[in-house]
Amino acid sequence: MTVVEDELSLVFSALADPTRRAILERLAQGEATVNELAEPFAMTQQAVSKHLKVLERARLISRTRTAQSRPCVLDTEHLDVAAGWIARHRQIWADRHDRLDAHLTALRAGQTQDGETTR
Amino acid sequence: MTVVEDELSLVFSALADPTRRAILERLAQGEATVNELAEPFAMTQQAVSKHLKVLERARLISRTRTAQSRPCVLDTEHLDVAAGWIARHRQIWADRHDRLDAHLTALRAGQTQDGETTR
DNA sequence: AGGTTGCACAACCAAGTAGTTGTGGATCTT
DNA sequence: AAGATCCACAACTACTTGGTTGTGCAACCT
Repeated sequence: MTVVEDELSLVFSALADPTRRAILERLAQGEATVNELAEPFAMTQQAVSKHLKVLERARLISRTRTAQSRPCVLDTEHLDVAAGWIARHRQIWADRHDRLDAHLTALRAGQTQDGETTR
Repeated sequence: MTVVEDELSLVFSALADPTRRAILERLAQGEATVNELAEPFAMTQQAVSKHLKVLERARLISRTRTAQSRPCVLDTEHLDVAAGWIARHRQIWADRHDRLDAHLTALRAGQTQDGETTR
């Protein structure tokens, strides 16, 4: 059923695979066909097609139709959603981090007793 | 086999779940125990524990041990890895498309892009 | 001491994921 | 027209994920 997964989840899980990230990187240099994309990866064309479908579902790429080839192009729009989320939270955490920064990171190995940190 | 998954994949896939993102958001307000975290979600405590394990594996949180409770705290360090990747690629794509710059900046609500990225 | 709370481990299950092979439709080449 | 190329769909396998129940240890409370 996969109850209409939210786009943020789609984007993040699309990005959660090295192959797909590599595809995106490759695509950043210009559009490419499925076979071109498939080449460097030791896997079948069909497998790559599946990855492309995932990326398409996450709206990270879109595809045009020219004759028998279906070149892929990047679609930045939805990456912004993810970037936005991270940025927002990095902000918040940076706040806290600010305060605990030096120590927390340093102490994380050694642990601490100071408990009552909570803002 | 799951050959020692790279951290980027771990982070992204940890973020690819609404429940886990909600946990992180909650955690942004201060540390919390497993039960506290479990409460708002209509699922068992064990399920939440699993989610926490995922977050822990991605190094997005870390846990301390105080008596019988195991409070969770955020660990920003690894989020930066993800933020870095996105930022880097957004950059490239922005070059190509160039247009949604304003749109994005608005989205980030005053957050600056500073070069520091990753580590 | 006996009961309750906080948490995690194990076993299980349904559904999803990442890959495969097999195939077949379009389109291009000859 | 015949054959090759580009791609996607279908069916299958193996593994992972997200959840469950069942259980049990530790630490707290009377």
